Amino acid sequence: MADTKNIRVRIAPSPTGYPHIGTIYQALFDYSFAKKHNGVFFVRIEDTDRARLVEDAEERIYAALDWFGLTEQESPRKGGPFAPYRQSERLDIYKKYAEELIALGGAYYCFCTKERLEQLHQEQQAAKKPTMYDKFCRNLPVQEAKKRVESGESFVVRLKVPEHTDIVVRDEIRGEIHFKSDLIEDTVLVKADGYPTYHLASSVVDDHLMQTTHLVRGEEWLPSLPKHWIMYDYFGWEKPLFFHTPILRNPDKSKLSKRHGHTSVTWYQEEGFLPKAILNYLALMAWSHPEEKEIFSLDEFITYVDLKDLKPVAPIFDLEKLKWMNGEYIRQLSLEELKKLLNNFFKEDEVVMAVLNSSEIDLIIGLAQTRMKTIKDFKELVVAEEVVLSAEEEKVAKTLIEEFEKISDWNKETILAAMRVALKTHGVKGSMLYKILTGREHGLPLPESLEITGKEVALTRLKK
RNA sequence: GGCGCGUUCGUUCAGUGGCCUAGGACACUUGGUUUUCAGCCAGGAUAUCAGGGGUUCGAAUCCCCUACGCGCUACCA
Repeated sequence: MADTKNIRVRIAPSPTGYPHIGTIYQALFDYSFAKKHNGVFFVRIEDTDRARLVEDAEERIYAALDWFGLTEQESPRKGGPFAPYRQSERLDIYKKYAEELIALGGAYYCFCTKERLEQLHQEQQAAKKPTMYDKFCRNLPVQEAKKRVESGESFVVRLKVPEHTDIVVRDEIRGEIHFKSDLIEDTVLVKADGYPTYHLASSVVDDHLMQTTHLVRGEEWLPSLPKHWIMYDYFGWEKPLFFHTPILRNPDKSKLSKRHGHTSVTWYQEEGFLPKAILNYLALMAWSHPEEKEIFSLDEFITYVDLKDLKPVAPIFDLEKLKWMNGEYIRQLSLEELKKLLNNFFKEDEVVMAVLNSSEIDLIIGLAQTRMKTIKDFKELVVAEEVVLSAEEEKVAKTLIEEFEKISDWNKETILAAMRVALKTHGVKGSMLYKILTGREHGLPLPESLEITGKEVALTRLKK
């Protein structure tokens, strides 16, 4: 590359809950883009919201990244040249830059109480005006403000948004976007508890200090881009390139959320999805393969990906298609790989483990492989369910017992022959035999699986 | 309410002024293989490219308006 500047991208998750599939979606593009250009993908933990902090959330984020194979190069757990990577450990840095920004005339101390702000918002709402801070403290003389700060008065620091002007920002996916500065609030940069907000800490100070070159984040940040833009200009810093990825949506078109969709990485793990399949599907949410291919590996994605090609259209996260894709990936697995996944997935499940430990497991897996969309599906394929048979089904079962008992050489051909007799004498469909023997109307091919299970097991099952 | 972004089959994506009487995938569906269900193979249906105005010899592709959807509008990220 002609550009000698090293590419650096990051995800900046908040440890406020379980890892979100949206974080992985961001990480996928970051990781792949960094990998492609021999750059660095790093993780910064955004734990400035002390109220919503969740104890083991950070660990879970790392575990999720590892599970997907999107392991970072720099982070709190790995260290790196720009440590610390945890925002709660960088408070003095933000304080310093907040003061610098005030000195630069880009921010100011504000002493307005929450009560006053609340009342202000109510009044604005009643008057059907935008609910924005009224800049009450904006023109307080700096010396006076400093005195009040030193005397211990509670304060926040606010951004001084230029007045009566157009702020033109650039998103690399959408192009130039214009905002009227008077409609942009003097947002809080430093909270009363001394912690910075996202706008100061992440988007500007840390991304500058950590030399982020390409900033990939969700579209929900687009409305605050002008605030970040202004700060870069106040500081005189070079801006990263901004890419706002389309937001993932629920089938009802709303933003993918816990309420309506499956947002937790844990859920996908518990349902038996393959990380590679999820990644492949996620890539398709904002990007398309030059040859319109839908199934491709992460390596292939890396060779083709370019952040510039990301699309601005918010897609609906279609679980059905993900399941189909997951099935495709399961079919691509070697026997050994699938076996390993099954053993790991069902290690707590004694019933399934008994099957997995049987001597004929390879054959069973072979039969099951094309019938699984998720690893979890294996269980209902191999574990029979209890059923109450109807009168007709009882009769068919009886014939089946008789025919099975006649068999001396128990193999799939003789079993099939016996099944055919039962089918023919009662004029019923094959699915009934599946119901009688497995409790479900369909499943693994009966002759093959019964051969594996053995005559005794088949008969005990029938006689119950 | 204000601001911003978006709008091609049910869903997703291709398409960047003529190759589009709009193509692929999921889902749906017909047939074949067959002991069920899958899988696999071969077919099928579904889009006046949100609507309306322009620009142009020519527009899904460029411009404007409207409608609709979503996002943001916190001392959360």
